[in-house]
Amino acid sequence: MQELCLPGGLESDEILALERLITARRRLKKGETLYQTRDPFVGIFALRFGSAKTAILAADGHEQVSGFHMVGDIIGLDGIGTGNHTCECTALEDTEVCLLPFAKLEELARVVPSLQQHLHRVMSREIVREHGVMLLLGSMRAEERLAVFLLNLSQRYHRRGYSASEFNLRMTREEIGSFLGLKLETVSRLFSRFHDEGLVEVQQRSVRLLDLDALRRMVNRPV
Amino acid sequence: MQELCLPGGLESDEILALERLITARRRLKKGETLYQTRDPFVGIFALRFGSAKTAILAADGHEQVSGFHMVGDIIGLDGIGTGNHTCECTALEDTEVCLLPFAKLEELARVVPSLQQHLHRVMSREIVREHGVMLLLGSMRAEERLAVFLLNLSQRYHRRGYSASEFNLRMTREEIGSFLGLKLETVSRLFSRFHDEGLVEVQQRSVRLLDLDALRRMVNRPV
DNA sequence: CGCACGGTTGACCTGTATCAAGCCGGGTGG
DNA sequence: CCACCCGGCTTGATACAGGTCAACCGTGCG
Repeated sequence: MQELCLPGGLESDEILALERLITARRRLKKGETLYQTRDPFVGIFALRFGSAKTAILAADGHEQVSGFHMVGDIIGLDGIGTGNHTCECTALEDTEVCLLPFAKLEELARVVPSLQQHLHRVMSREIVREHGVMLLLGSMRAEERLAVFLLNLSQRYHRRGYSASEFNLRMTREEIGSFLGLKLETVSRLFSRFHDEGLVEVQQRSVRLLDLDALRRMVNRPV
Repeated sequence: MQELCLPGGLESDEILALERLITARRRLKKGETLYQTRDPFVGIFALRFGSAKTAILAADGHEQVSGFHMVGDIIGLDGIGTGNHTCECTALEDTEVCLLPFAKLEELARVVPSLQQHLHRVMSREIVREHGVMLLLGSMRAEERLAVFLLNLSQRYHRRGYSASEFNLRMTREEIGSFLGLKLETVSRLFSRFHDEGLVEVQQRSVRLLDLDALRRMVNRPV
């Protein structure tokens, strides 16, 4: 958590100051929303355990998943700009977050340069993450998208100390599809095809990646 | 410029302090790059005049345009997270930018809360902008994408005091296509179709939006 | 135990890509 | 100053990836 969450190169007393900021912890049951579009922005959230998705609401009412979040992730940066959230965040399972009131965080960041830097890095990394999604949505074929998705999950689980090749999906095929700009049927078919090709074993939500290199090659396909 | 660029609600002496930060102005000829992927990050840029595109380099070498930028826009936020730029920025015409060294900017932000806030808002807005692009790429059809693109340009020109309905494109069909996740032929066909439908007049790079409302309706299509 | 939701699979359709040919206009060199 | 050339654009014919519609299955929750 300390690695992934806001702190990073902070002195222990600085971490303490940061922890004192945490005014509220909030537990969410599966399906509950942490915030919705247009909710007033009060602060950013650090995900303590569980997982969540964020989704953008289109003008026509349908929603597009913009990200999946797991422990250590920072959520809610979208609200800073306007003072209102521009997307919604929903728990994918029982989840706990803690609230970091943003005004206080800014105050602390003014006195603790390393915290200031860390905050900026977190925001910048979110921008870069989204660049990656744009690349995925803008120029990859369906199979590449799913490969990227699986490799990304693998990496993130691995960094958190879990297996890089075996994990349980917390989201439905439809949510995966929404995130990847595909329909759930396409996602399902791709899972089946990857299975036939010996790349993965999939049993509903449980996934086992049998050939990470093949998945990687699929993504780096030379033109 | 003062409206759009970093300052905003700053006292005049604070703006002065900010201007003192500007260590370098840089002029770019059409086609020159401001920075490239993996270039070390030194600071963010404010675009003084002209226009630019940013593009992400895919593993296979091809590039995807991630944004078009015009006067007042802040460029280069992607480099903060890792200390290196993760995309490249290229001038679309003769362009001038000024460099705001990031370390100094952070320093100043620690003493000038309004500047700190402004910086955070700028970064957050970039995140929100990218959400919009994700929605576009992930769930809109080609005609909707082009409509969004035109409406967005219209709005941005308008805010800068130019006509909302008449402007010159600074980018090629191919660059538009890359940004919208379409091929240049599709973009070209759509322009022709919009023309036939009386929505726009297009003469190469010069665009006239004849029916903004129709374009808006196209985007808000009810399901 | 049963029902409802999530997932799979098949048949068919369509929007966009691909390939290909030709056009237009602006900049360059003779 | 004109002609040529080349990059950018348009348009047509055809291909195909992924969407749509529909039927069925399986499994885990109430």
